[in-house]
Amino acid sequence: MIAEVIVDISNSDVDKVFDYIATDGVMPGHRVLVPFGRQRPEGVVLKLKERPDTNHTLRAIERILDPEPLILPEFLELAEFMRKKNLRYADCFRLFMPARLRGGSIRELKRNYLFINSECDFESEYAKLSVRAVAQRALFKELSAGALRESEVLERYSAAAVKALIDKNLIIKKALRTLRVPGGMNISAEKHVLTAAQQAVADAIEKGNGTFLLHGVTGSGKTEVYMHVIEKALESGKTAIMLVPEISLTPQMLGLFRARFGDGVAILHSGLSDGERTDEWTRLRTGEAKVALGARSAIFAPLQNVGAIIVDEEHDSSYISDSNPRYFTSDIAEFRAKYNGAKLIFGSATPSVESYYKAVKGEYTLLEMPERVGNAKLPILETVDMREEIKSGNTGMFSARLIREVRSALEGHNQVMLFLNRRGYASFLRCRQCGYVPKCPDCDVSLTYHKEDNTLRCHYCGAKYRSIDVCPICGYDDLKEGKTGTEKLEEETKRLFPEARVLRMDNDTTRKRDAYVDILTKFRRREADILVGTQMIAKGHDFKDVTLVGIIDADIALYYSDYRSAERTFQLITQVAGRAGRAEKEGKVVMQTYSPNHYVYKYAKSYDYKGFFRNEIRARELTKYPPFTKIIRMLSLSESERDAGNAARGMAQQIAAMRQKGSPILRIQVMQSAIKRIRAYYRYQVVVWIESSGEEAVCPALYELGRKYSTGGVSVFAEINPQQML
DNA sequence: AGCACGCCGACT
DNA sequence: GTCGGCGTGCTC
Repeated sequence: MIAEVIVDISNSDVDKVFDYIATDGVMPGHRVLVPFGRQRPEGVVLKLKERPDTNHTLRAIERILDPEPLILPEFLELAEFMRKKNLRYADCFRLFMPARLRGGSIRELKRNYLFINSECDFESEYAKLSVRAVAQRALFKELSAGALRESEVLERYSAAAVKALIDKNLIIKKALRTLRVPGGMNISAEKHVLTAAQQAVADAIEKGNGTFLLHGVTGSGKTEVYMHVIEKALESGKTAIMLVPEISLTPQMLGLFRARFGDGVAILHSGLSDGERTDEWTRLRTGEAKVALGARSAIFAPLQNVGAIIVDEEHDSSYISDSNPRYFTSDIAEFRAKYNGAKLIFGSATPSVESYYKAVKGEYTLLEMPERVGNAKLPILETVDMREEIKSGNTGMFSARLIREVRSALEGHNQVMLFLNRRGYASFLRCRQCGYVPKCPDCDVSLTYHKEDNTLRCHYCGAKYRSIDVCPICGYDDLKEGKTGTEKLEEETKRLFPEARVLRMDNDTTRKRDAYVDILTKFRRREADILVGTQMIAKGHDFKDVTLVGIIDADIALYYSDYRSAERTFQLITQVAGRAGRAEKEGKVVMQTYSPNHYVYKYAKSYDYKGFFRNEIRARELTKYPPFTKIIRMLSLSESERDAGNAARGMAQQIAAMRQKGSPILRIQVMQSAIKRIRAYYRYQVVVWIESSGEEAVCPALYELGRKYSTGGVSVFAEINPQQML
């Protein structure tokens, strides 16, 4: 017997089938060890056949790695499907199983933790510690609240203090694999009765078939519907997959599912340790767990007989992987739903234009939940024309209106969220005399000023430089600050509302693991009155005391001239607005904008998704953008500007040449990318518009072309419907 | 990914 | 005269 094997090497040169002599018992889906040149990598058996289709002298499979095949037949087919979408076999199989299962390449992440000795009584031991041992007392007390990483402790305490406590046997040092999984909050498992609206939707899903788009406003109780659908699937002996954006995997969500499905639910997300992930994966594969709950990658849950796949907040960008193996979760979900005959449900308060268009076209069944549960009202949205503010002499970032609203919210002992999608203090510095602007030496962007640590940082390559007080060119000491970021917003907020406690959440305050959860927990516990932040604060969290949301600069996404910018803005506003007035309290949203007449605001204000959609879809049709076309972007990178440009121009010519009559190719454009250089690599791109039905006919050739041009210092990356065109 | 083969600059 | 740079090509 001959076995077709895919070796676990991610390289386009070896991204193909290799034939081996099959040893006894080899089956498709088995992980095997094979001789390959002078290495012996792992591989996966695709299928068995009688004769090889090569003249090569064949070598034999060396060893079968698991008693039974770990890769289900569905996934062997899925790999073929994904390969057509420009993914390599090896990358597919890496997505299909936890890293730990692949041979010893993964180092175990062990870290030392300090624990309080559980055998000692904190109060009495604490009292015994010498009053002069200040550090020991403080550390001991801190550890009594919970274990900490040794490295973290050593940043603040001396090694001597740690050692003293260990010697006294009051604390213990232990190596742990990684952090524990958040167990999820204890939420009672009481069976919820669906509201009439929820029931109607649930019935429609049960009776219907295929793919559904559930359009339900924030707070309409979509989660209840999902759980109901999952229950139905389980009742009929099937399994289910529930996807949420990474950020929404909060302890509450976990708690909710644990309470409802107990051990039957397995969790898959990036916060798990390798061991934990492998365990959860195995529980799914063996059928011990029948519900997979997780972020993007959970779509690859090794479940059989899947009855329902749910993608919550389907418009969320986290469903499209941004790096290495690029895939669309919805593609995979559609494949798996079709393969299993499962019901596929996409849910959102602001569906992506592409999905809603499919629903309008009848490709998806459209289901709607236009009302919040329990008569809760949607917050009132108000726009403030910032041009008027400037005219009346207010050049600050807070409009008079917003200041009033914040005051009144604080006076009513309510909480406030202020949203600004820009990190740092100022987007750039500029010398008022000679006009010099500090730029990143490796990227074609200006550096962002961070006041906190007095640095200038590049938000594209991450480089950090000491900030400047005087212009290094002309020596003038007056530097103008560019657009305001969250750091300055925090500062301003504290200045304007000195009595309020302010927290900030953005990439910079959440660098440490768990910082993100810590900030939200503090805010939830009302340890702060105002939460300032970026995109991060917009998603999924319910704070019952938040009555006011301020959007400082609603236009940011509109500045990017990108066909999706209006859509993104609408989604963002709706989402941010959803944070206000979740419970009994009525909410209000103040949107500050410089372009109040943009149609996005008109529709967002009245929660008119349909109106927005009608407008947007017309624009897309006129301008020939998705969903009416598909856009393939071929990015050419090189340290040599000439090489990058030549490759792009060369590819464009080739594409033009293969465009014969009847070709789905509509338009070809070569240009320098919006950001000309990142990390010292020059960026040129070929953008190809094709008819939306033309993907299979055109894309493989384009991918191939990209590979051909990836040589001699040039790398080409082809991408379909890119999220951003930077 | 490794590893070998192969053709042009500064060294014992 | 050689050692060695890493560009190109191959692995069933």
